[in-house]
Amino acid sequence: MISKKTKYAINALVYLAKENKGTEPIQISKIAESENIPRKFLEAILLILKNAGMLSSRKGKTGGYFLHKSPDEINIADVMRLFDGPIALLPCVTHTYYERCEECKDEATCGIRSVFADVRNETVNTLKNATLTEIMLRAELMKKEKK
Amino acid sequence: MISKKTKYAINALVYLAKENKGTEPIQISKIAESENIPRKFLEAILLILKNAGMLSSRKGKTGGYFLHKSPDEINIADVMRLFDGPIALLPCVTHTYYERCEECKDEATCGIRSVFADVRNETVNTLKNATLTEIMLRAELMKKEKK
DNA sequence: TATAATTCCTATCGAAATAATAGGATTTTA
DNA sequence: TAAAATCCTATTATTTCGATAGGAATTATA
Repeated sequence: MISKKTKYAINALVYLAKENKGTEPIQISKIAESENIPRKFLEAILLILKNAGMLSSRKGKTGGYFLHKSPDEINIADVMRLFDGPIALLPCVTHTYYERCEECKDEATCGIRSVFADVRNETVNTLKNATLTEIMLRAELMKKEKK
Repeated sequence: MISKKTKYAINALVYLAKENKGTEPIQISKIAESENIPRKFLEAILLILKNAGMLSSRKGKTGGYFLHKSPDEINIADVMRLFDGPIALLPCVTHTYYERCEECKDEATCGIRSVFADVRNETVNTLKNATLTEIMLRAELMKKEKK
């Protein structure tokens, strides 16, 4: 399971991608209210997204947040890694957070590792393609189907 | 990341599938030593695998554990669910452990949910096919390649 | 029948992670 | 200068994880 931080972060990002037509920043409180996220918790989350270069902010009165990158450059894989660390299910199959399994005898011929490497590749692939644009597109399609 | 319980469980199962040629049970201590798993911790794990119907045991002197099912009927998906719960990354896309996301507005048209449903399907598919037989086969193939 | 060796079972513990809040410093507009 | 926003650090409560302790029950065998 992904953490609530990651889930809230994705929801906030999608919200900003949808609402932020002009360049006027949107306040934390507004996002929190609309997306049902605890105000103070969201504050911390947005700050992390900003420091990671996904969001920008304006301080002071009339301040708020807005996307720093284009919506098709922000994807779920990067957001997950930012808050939850590695996407892989075993430490020995992550690329950026690699760590050997202490109990393992021979990594190069481990059948278990081989399976989890496949899972990792599939998952990262799907999540890399899941940009904010893609997420909004999927939602649109489902709304049309519904009618 | 999967828990150490799941990782140890898979290792123990593969070990039993490989070593248990006759019907003589294998003792906890032997498995623990061979697979570098803390003895007492493994004890608890094997008990759970037994109660789930994957292992059988003989008590008392000359007692120990052995596979209850055939190695191609035991897969990683089931082991993971047993120890770590749902495989899905969002509560709203699991089949057996379904739970609504509190903060969600409309599940039926949620683009985020749609992405994580894809991930779930891919992962479950791969892990269901990852039986003990499959894992041993992969290891064999890699050993041959190495030469 | 006693003993040794094993699984079975419950309780407990410390450390880490998670979800969230508190409180104030800083910045900016008006 | 006041109001309203982000920025930043610390703290807390709860849950989960990894592991151990200690003994009860069971069984082969000397």
